[in-house]
Amino acid sequence: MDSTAVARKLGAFVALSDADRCILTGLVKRRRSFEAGRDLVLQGQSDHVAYIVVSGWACSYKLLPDGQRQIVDFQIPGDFLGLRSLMLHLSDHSVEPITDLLVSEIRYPDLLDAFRQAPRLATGILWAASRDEAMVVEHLVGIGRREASVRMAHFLLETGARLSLVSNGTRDGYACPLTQYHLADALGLSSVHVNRVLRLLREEGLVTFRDGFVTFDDYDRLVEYAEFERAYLDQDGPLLT
Amino acid sequence: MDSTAVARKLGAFVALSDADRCILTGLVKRRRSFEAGRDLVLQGQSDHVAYIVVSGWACSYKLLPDGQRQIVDFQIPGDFLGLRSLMLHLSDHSVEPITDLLVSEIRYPDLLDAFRQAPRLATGILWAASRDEAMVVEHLVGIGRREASVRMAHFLLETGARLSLVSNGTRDGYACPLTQYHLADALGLSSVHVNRVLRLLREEGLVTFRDGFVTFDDYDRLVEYAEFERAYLDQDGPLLT
DNA sequence: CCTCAATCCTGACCGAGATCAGTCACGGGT
DNA sequence: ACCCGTGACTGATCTCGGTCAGGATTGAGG
Repeated sequence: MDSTAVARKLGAFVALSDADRCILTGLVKRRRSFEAGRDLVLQGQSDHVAYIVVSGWACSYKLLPDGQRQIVDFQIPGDFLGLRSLMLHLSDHSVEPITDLLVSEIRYPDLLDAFRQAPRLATGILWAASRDEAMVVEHLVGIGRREASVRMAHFLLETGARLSLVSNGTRDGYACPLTQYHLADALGLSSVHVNRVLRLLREEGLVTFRDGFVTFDDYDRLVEYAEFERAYLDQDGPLLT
Repeated sequence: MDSTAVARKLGAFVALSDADRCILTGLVKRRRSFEAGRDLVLQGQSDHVAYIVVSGWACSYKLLPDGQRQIVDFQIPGDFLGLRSLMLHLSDHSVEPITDLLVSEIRYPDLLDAFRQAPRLATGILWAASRDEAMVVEHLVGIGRREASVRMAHFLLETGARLSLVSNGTRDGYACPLTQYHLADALGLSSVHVNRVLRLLREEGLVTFRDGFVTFDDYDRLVEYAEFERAYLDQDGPLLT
């Protein structure tokens, strides 16, 4: 997965000119890598840099005063990381690489320059931010409303759909480096309950999560069970010419 | 409250030139009004228009398959309304005016033109979108994690802080047209429990919500009780010259 | 003055899911 | 071969907050 993942993602929304594409490529040239487990953005820190994931998984999370953490979102290849912190000049969350992580770095002044030179890049990035927000809302709305097993099913489907957009998953399943603790923190459950719920879904013949792989045992029934609507993830094609 | 509310809000982030300001004013010239209770955006509808609230309150919400609704955010004067729908070309939520509502209308092509002519307007709007997202995340993270009374206290404080930014509230309190049902749908509680929690906060001498007015009985103790951090709402001043 | 419809308010009951307190399988280090 | 740390897994118990089933208060309209 190289920098074209971003271009492909944004290109699905705005029709980028060669010049736009060139500026975008220049923007994401600088590469960095982080090792699993060592946080790369810290809540409360003022940071003037954002990233785009090239390979690996990360999660952004908030620490609550009582010591619990809420994972707000997982980032997979092609996703922005810390864009909100960049705009707000203050990180309201921390980011932890789940696997070893390769990213390209985006500096704030470069981003502003890019906006000046390529306005439709700005539109594209605003679109990407909107899509991320829609996902976060969809994700967080589930918490406390849907019951635990439906939440889990929905999450596994959503992640699968996102991965398939960047060719890392199919209807059969996908490789998933998350631990049950990650799932617990993301879904607002205890790890104990995560375990129970996964067992339930497995015994129902819907989906199996084992040894780092998610296997959809019965995709259609799972979609129905999870009330999964994927409209907010997809984009039919460039909407802006 | 006239269109300068937006200019003031964006101006707190990017230093707008007179030309930028002029384009912004042109963008928000068209006025419309809606009566309380009649929805103005519907979930699933493709819409090419967004609004900025001039006066009144609205709420954006999602309907869940089981008939419950989750209020995602309330919009008060100066807030965007449906910006995400505009970018995604699909509304993932509905909007209901809580009081009679006066808004200025923003059309998609006009927005794109404005981006071309005034790139720093794009930066400002991306910032506003980021701020909104941060608020939504902060808001929704509380659901299912903080306990009900803390959630309520936090919400009342946050709303007060937002209103004070547009001169509609003080440390003493504010006028609030919400019913307990609105609070229930926003905080993910039953209306019964909302009532219990409001009584508890009142009896603790922290805050009183009665007859359409929120009165902070002991602001400092309430802030402590709610673990309220207002950093994500404020902006020290223009960060971009 | 008497409905009616909202909205607010209350107590009794109950269930989903957290907490607690463990066991089991494994892999790495010494 | 042993220890120890990590993650998966299980059942018993407790509690927050939802549901149900009402009652009180208000204002609008006939």
